[in-house]
Amino acid sequence: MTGLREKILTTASNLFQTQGINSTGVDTIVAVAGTTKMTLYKYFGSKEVLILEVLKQGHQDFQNWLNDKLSTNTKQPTEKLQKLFDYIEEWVTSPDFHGVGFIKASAEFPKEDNPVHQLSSQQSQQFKQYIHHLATEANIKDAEGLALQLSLLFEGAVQAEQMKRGSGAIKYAKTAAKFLIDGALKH
Amino acid sequence: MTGLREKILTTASNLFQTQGINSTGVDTIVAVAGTTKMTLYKYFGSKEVLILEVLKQGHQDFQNWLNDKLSTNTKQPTEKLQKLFDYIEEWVTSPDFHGVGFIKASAEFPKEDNPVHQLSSQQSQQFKQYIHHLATEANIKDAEGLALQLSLLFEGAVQAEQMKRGSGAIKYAKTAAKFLIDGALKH
DNA sequence: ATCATCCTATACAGATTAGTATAATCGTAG
DNA sequence: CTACGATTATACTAATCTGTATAGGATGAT
Repeated sequence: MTGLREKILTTASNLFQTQGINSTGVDTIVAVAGTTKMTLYKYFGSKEVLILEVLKQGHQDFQNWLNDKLSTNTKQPTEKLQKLFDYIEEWVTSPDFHGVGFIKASAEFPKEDNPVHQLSSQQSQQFKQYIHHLATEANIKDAEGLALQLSLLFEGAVQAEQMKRGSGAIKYAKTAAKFLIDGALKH
Repeated sequence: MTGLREKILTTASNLFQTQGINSTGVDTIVAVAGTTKMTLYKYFGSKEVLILEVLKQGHQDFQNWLNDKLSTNTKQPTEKLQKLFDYIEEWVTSPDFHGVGFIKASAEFPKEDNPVHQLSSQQSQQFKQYIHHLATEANIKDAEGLALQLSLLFEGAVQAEQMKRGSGAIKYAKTAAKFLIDGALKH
């Protein structure tokens, strides 16, 4: 028993990433996961609930992984900030990287009153605040500005990497990030 | 007579931007445009053709507008590069800004063999090469690297601006871009 | 063995979608 | 006036999708 609920979650996550969310039917998910619709709707009351759960899981996985890396491998606040994009690169280029959910989700659900859009927007802001937190601890003057700039680079790079895998976008985003961070540290 | 074909094109462009491409039915488009499906299918053989045509139109409009601004208001190559994001900000914050098509399209059509994905990927690369061209004329050493970084900032900022209108993402992308450009000019 | 629980298998309802067929209507040129 | 091209109006097909209903297995505990 590997847990049917989790199996459905990871299968849906992979399919959403590779085929798109709206283009992935429930029938396809259960077929690939090796189960039936009845069990899917038992664990997740609707497709929308499943989408939200996939987003939550993916975001939590990333946040946990990143936070773990930063808290165990670095000590000083400025070092955390400087190594942030090293770990992001490690995450994005890892073979089991399955994309950043909230970027794709916000594009597929653009209406602001949509729950999926709201969650992805919230997750995007949460990640930005995480960088903001790192920047303030590193005594950056305009911490909010730097956080926004770095999150722009992050989202742009992930977008580019999704559009063409192995494009090396992350590498250049990393050098740009270091440059921006070093510049902000001097003030 | 305002031209039915154009009316359908702009209507579809707006709806795709605000509601998403896959979530916008052909019936909705013709209802808003004030025509019928028969005329739509007369001008555009299929919904996919319409999507492609909307993408082409939007990309061409942007490229023409930007190129015009740069060629009339600036003369020196380095000045063009430095004012690039000023004009991008002007474009993005203009009231009739209807998004950057290829960013949303590539998210909604992730399969690489899909014609819509291929066109949007091609347009993204075309924009990057345009910046590359500006950078080489300004005698930037690593012109390709800078072009990639600036396009990352551009796509990230547009993405953020789409996610939350008036977020000011463009403003911070602009300062980051100027910083990166100035840094690259010193070598 | 029996019973309950979890899962499967399959069929179906109801809604939505892209695309087509057909007939009616309008404006305009000759 | 007539004839023609363009557009409308409407109904339809065929496919697809979410969600449900119903019946049948499998397994494990008591």
